[in-house]
Formats: sequence, C-alpha cells, structure tokens
Amino acid sequence: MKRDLSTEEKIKAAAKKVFMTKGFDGCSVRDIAKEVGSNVALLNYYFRSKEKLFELIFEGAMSDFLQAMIEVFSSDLSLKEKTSLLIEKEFDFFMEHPELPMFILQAIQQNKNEVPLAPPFFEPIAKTRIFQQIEAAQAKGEMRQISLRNITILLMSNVHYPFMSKKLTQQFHGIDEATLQQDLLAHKAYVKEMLINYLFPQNQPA
Amino acid sequence: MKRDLSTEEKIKAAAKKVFMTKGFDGCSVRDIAKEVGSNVALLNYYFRSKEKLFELIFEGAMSDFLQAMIEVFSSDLSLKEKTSLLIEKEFDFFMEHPELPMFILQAIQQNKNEVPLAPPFFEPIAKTRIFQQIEAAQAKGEMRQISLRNITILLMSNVHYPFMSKKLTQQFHGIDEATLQQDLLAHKAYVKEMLINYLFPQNQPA
DNA sequence: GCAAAATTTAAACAAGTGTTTAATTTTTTT
DNA sequence: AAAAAAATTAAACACTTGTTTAAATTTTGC
Repeated sequence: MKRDLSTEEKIKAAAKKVFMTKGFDGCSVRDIAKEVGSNVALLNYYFRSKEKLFELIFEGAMSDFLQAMIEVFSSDLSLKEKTSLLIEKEFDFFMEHPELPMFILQAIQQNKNEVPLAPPFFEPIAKTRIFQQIEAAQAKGEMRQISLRNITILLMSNVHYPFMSKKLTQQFHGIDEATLQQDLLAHKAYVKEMLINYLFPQNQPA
Repeated sequence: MKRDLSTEEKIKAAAKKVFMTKGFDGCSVRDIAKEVGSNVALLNYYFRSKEKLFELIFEGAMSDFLQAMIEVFSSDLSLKEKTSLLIEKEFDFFMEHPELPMFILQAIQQNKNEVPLAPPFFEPIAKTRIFQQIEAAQAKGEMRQISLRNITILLMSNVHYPFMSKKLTQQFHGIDEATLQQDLLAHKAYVKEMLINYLFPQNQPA
C-alpha cells in the first residue's frame, strides 16, 4: 500500500537539483542516490530508469518555464500591459531559478530522440488566444507589424539570455554575484522600456 | 620528427564536431575516434587526455566567439556604426555556426574547475578601448546612460539567444529550418533598429 | 638500405555506468 | 501477533568509461 510519499518526493527533489546543475550526461544515478542518501536501486524502484526520471524532471521544469506566459496571457489586460507584466514576472521568477533557462534549452537542443514536444506543452499558450490579440492590435495599428514568431524571439532573448550567461558575464566583467544581481534588475527596466517603445510606437507619422 | 600534420588536424576537427553537438559529458573518446576513423589511443598520443583536447577545442571556439567584437571594436567607426556593424557581423557569423553560442555558454556554466578564463580571452577586447569610447559618447550625451555591463547584456541577449533557442523556437511554432532562417534574418533587422533607437535616442528633451 | 624515430594499433586496465536480482527490513492489514 | 505487502538494501550484472602498455607499422635521417 501507499506509504509516506516523502521518499519519492525526496528523490525527485534530489534529481532536480543534480540534473539542473550537472545535466543529464554530467551526472550518474549514484550522484542522485548520494544526494538522497539512499541506495541506487531505489531510483529505479520508483522511476524505472534514469531516462524516465529525467523526463519527469524536465516536464516539471518546462511547466515552470512557461507558467508566467500562461498566467499573463490569460489575464484581462491590454497587450502593452501584458508585455510589461510578463517581463516583470519572468524576471522575478528567473531571479529565483536562474538555472532554468539553460536547463530547458540545453535539454531541448540535445534531445536525443527527435520527438517534438510541442503539443502538450504549448497548447495552453495557444489557448490563451494571445496570438489573436496581437493580430487584432496590429490590425488596429496599435502594435508594430512584426510576426508573432519574431515578437517571441525578441521577448525571450531579452528575458532568458541574461540568466543563461551569468557566469560569462561575471567573468567577462570580473564582478561578483551581488553586482550581477543589480545589473539584472537594471536590465529588466531597460528591456521593459526598450521593448514597449519598440513594439508600441507612439508617434507614428500620419 | 614532425610528419604530416593532417592526423592531428583531423582529430581536432572530429573533436570539434563531436564536442559541439554532444558536449563534453555527452560523448566518449571512442565517439571521436570513430569520427576520425582511428584508434582511441591516438587521441591521447596527440592530446594527452580528453580534458586537454576539450580545452583546446574550447579555446578555439571562444576565439571565434569573440572575433567579431574584436574586429568591429578595433575599427575606426562611430559607436552607432560599430553597433550596427557588430550586429550585422555576429549574425552572419552565427548563421554559419549556430551551435557556437550554446557550446560556449554551456561550457562556461558547467566549468568544473573554478578557474576564471577572463584575462587571456577578454584582454583583446579591453585593448580596443571600446569602453572608453562608450564613456566618451555618454559624456557628450550621444548615447544613453547605461552601464557598460548592461549594454553588453542587451547586445549579447539579442544576438546569441536566437541561435541558442533554435530548436525551441522551431518546436514552439512548428516551423522548419528554412522558415526559422528567414525569421533570424528578420530578427537581425529588428534588433539593429531597436537597439540603435534605444541606445542612441534622437529626440532628447532639451 | 638500415637503424632510429615517430606514428598507429590492438589489447588490457581499473574504475564507473545503468539496471536487475534476491534478500532484508519496515510497514500495513487482518 | 501473524501474514502480506511495500520499501529498502547490498551485491552482482554486463557494458562503457578514459587511459596506458607494449607491440606493430610507417616514416625519417643517414
């Protein structure tokens, strides 16, 4: 019968920690077991294989990764407000989970099997009808005529990359974690201003 | 005595290819040997260890990674022109080597030893005196008052990320390589316009 | 052409990999 | 408290890992 859930959860937490920092290829199941403080066989007892365990962790991470988008896009706000709120929320979230963007992109890029993961993960976003809202705003001339895909690239670049490049930035400029933290907060403000100015130009020539 | 160089070069080429696509942890020395079409022992004969070989490949990649910056910053152009040219050059380069940004950032992030690689790699950039040029432009009011570090983050985000997120973008929007290629070209133009408008505002209130 | 040097190979090494088996301990049910 | 079920462990499995050794081959210098 079902017993204390905490062992299964402890393994998931340990796996998340280890996978996030070392990557799938960079760690062994014994690394995870050591983090749990238990035997290796226990991982397979609960999760069948290293691969299955990773998939589980990845799916959870992907869900976190997209959560802010779904929340903001589902809200009842103007596009300009949504843009601002999205940048705000994603930044605050990734400040707490800076390893997430690299983990997700790395996992997708190295995805051994060519199975696309689109439908299950991205449907919730499509359901918010954000794309329709953008098309409507562009038709009314309230928003610059840029393809949905290019808007996505612009947003994600400025929100994800700064966290993926933390170590590079630190070494490049020779700064410590606290200083970088301040730079990231400043970056958030700049990106908000820059993107909103660019996507929603005010003084259009008549 | 020294003989045909091509074996050593063949190994380097194979190692570059394999490391770039699978990462240090994601491949074995036998993968590389197979790519070369030779014995495993040959890798250690020429390069002592997998780690040494990787460091060599990494340094070459890092050099490529920074090359455009050094070229553009060394040129005799205005800051606005340099910004435009840098975006142009980096985009064209990464169009040909899209795996490079992910490889570099991944390697730095997972860097086992905590040895900072700053001086050898970043000195050439400092020597271009680009930072002094920026400070001068800001003093004259020609450029927005943003820290050097934040300018760097803004630029790199918009130039590196689109290539790091290629697979994610493709799966997110369900598009093929050719379509993404077009999006990247469009992105280049948007980024140039957006960043120059933002960094060099024209209609400053008096 | 011959000896020395450099290159390449096959094979082995110990250690580490993910997974499975069977036994042991703990918990649950009756 | 006894029996059944679940959880945990130690040990072994077959295989892969990076590296080394020693032998074989090829190239070089004379």
